[in-house]
Amino acid sequence: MAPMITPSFSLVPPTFNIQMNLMNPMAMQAMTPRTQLDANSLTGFHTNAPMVPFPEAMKAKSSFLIDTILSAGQKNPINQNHKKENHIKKPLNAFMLFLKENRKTLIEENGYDEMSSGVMNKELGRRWQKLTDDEKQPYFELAKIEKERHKGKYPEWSAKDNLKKSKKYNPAQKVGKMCRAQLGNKDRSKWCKYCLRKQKCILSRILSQIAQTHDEETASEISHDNPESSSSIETTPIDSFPNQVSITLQEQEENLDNSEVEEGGPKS
DNA sequence: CGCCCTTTGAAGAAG
DNA sequence: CTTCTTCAAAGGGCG
Repeated sequence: MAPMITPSFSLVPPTFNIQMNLMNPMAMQAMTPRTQLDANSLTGFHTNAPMVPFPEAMKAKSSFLIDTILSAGQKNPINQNHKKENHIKKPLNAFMLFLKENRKTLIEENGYDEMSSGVMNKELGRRWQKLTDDEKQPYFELAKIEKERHKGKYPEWSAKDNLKKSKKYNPAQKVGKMCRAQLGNKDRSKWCKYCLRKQKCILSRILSQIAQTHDEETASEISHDNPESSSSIETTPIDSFPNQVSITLQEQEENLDNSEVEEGGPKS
């Protein structure tokens, strides 16, 4: 059953109606200002906008288009007076443009007008995933153009400017404290031997081992139909796990060391 | 008032 | 190169 584009929600946004392929001149209709398109799309009547070759025309019109899309929402992309002064926001990516463009459409649908943004974004995320690459293409093109505009307007700006200074980036904070990630080069002497060898950290190995054990247990659960065996592993929060591991790090390392020796030889 | 939630993608950090 | 985090939008909810 091929999923058809239903009247209830057009996968093709008002701004990009008709043809999604930007290399197609028909797509130039997509560059028609949204106010006109909205009215047209609601009545099923499409714009009579003249066809102009792409991408030159698109670039020419893109500025207006982006402005229209961006102004569709309440917030101004370039800081206005909310939050810090001089805060230059990131340019919108393709999905964000899609969100902005389709949120209104979704609100107009019954059932979505009372939903929270979180729920709406979930739905729009699902619909985004259903789009084909060709259908997403206009949004990527727009995002690219907006990025260029942004760069032209704020040549000195970098995404890192918007990173919170208070929050320090720590790649291990969610996964758990890996030796190298946690201790850094200063405490190299405290690294596990795997980190010293620039190999996968001991913690990763333990996690993999447990995941494997879990898979085996799950398999045996199915065969034995024993609900109680489900377990400590499944109910153990992944975030708290690294702490438990770290306590027995030495012990685990030794165990793994032994098993590694076994692995080294021809495994049965 | 400001953060959270919820989505995807871009960019940057760190190993 | 890989993996991970943060931030873009929106607006109701909550402390």
